[in-house]
Amino acid sequence: MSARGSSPTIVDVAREAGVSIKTVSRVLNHEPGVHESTREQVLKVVEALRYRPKQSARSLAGGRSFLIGLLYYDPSAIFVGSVQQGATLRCRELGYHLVVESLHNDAPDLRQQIDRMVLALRPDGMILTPPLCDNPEVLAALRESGTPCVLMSPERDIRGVPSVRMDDVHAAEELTSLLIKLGHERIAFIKGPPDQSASAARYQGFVSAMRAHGLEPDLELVQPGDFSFASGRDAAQQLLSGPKPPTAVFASNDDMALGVLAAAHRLGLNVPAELSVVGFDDSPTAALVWPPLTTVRQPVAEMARTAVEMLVQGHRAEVPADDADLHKVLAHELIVRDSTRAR
Amino acid sequence: MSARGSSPTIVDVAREAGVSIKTVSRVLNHEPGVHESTREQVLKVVEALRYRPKQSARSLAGGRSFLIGLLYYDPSAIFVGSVQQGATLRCRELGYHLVVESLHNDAPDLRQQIDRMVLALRPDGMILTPPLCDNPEVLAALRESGTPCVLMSPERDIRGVPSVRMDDVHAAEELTSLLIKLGHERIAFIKGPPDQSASAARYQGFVSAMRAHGLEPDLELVQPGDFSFASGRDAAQQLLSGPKPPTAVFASNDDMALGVLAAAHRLGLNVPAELSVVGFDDSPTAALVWPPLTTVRQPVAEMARTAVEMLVQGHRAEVPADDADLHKVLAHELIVRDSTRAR
DNA sequence: CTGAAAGCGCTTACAG
DNA sequence: CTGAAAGCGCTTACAG
Repeated sequence: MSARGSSPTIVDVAREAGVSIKTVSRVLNHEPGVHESTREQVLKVVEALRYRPKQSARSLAGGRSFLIGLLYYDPSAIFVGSVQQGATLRCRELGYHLVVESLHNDAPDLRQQIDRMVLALRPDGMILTPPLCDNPEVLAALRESGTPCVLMSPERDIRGVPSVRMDDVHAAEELTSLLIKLGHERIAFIKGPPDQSASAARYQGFVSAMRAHGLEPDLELVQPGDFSFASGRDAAQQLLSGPKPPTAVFASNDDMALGVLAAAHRLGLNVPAELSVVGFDDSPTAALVWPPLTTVRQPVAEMARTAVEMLVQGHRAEVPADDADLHKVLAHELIVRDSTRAR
Repeated sequence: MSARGSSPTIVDVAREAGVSIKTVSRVLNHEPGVHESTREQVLKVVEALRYRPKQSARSLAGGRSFLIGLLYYDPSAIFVGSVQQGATLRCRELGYHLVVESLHNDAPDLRQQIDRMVLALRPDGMILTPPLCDNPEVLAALRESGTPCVLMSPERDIRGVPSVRMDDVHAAEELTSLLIKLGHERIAFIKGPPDQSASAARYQGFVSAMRAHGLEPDLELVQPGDFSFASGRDAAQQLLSGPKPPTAVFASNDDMALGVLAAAHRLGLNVPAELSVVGFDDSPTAALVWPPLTTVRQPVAEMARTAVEMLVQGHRAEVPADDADLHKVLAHELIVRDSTRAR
């Protein structure tokens, strides 16, 4: 009876419950205007038969696929785990499913790959993570196909295109204030790559917190970086072997902070006794190194949940949301571990 | 024309090409018995109209969903990135799509969650990663629904159920041989948790390589662990503060190896000058710590590709494959970095 | 080598 | 509050 291909259909349920298939459909889709006793009777049969409507049939007839797409390009795979955790959970609660596609941001046939997915599957919405959410080609392909999108942490918001993000400026301010409260004044900063807006935002937060505490950032202690381990290590090497080394280093992301740790180690500097280090992102590695990194956790899973909700609700919305509701900012979390200490 | 809902159907293609929809269907599905010129004509129109058959219609009519499911429970998210990279790529090449679901291995409603996915989506196959691929409840639910599965790195192979894995014993032998060739003889080993078969396999490889080189493992240098950072750190603390400390430590996975690094650091031991350390897995972190870890890379993406292939080909197979073909073993890769040195 | 018909399992509009 | 009919866009048998 549970063999492949012989599962019950809506007709079976209708017959068993003594109603029409339309009424079964109404109950399953939570449509109003069904007598309570009828609803209960139908639900009972649905349960007994373990009936589940088939996505392909619903999709073909109703024009909704109950599929949410997730497009990503994440070689380091730091982001994608949490994104999916949040997205699949929320999808499940809402009766949707998540289809993922790993793309190369600079693939020559990117357009066709997206078309293939969109035209074949007709997902009801698409979640885009960096750097794909900032790729004009990707955005154009999706817009032309009429697929609703939500951008996760895009470089900058686009008018009319929903997005969800955290507040990098504010988080950087908090991290900086933490160091200042620990007594640090000579705080070095290692920047991210200039083509990513998070880099500027984090730097801005650093500067503003310094000034709020009456400190002027020493430009000699501000080094460029590119979010890689190596760039963090090299910047720290430079910083720490200078004449007036900093007592704390703010690296714009965890990978660079790990580089700082490596450089300090090589120079025989004890962290956190002689040098405090903070990162940004709360990467899986951040908790595993010695000492564990003080950092900021992006609410990645929550952002993904929110993205799913926006997509599903957007479908139902009569009136398009105004631009303020379109761009959501979620709360981050300061993670204080052992790489920071009072001086 | 590319607005939502107005995309071309098979009828449009047939009309434009001057053939029946059945012929269009034949061309699209690579069925034999179509005149070459007819085929070309149809393909030309398909291209011109940017036509893509709708998954929901194909699925409803044909009984195949062109969907492959991926069930995983991976809190550390180390595995899932590579799995998806490999799986989505191969799916794309074969005209399939990947639907993922993040499950809790011990969720009370695990059965219902799986049923929901299977009955709604009817995936043509399912990929299971550890620890779900070893969960009897999961396996039973899938078997009853008649969904073909491939297990990735299961504890042990199950007769008749396809699987794909690497050779842990052999990899551990290679790692051990590497240390021995570097001149190490007092090699410590930190085991994994006894309930995971990889633990036993890696230990077995260690012992067999030692003996192959005429060395008998010193049981005082064999410590229990549970694959966590903390257990590796504690085991190393024990090992390294003993009267006759080892000159090398083989940790059964990278997380524990990172723990060893932390312990060594704390004790003021220089790695690799005074102590060589090897891990297992080539986790993202392994390359980012100082010194970068010598380890073994599991061919995760390749295993995922293979799993997709087995699922898709299984569908086509006339005769069920014999048990040898059902259980594939893929080649691993030794990654030699800076945490190992000749003594 | 090609096509006309039936049907997959639902939802949509339309009635009552 | 409930139902009979049509149709979504394909593939499967079945013919010729």
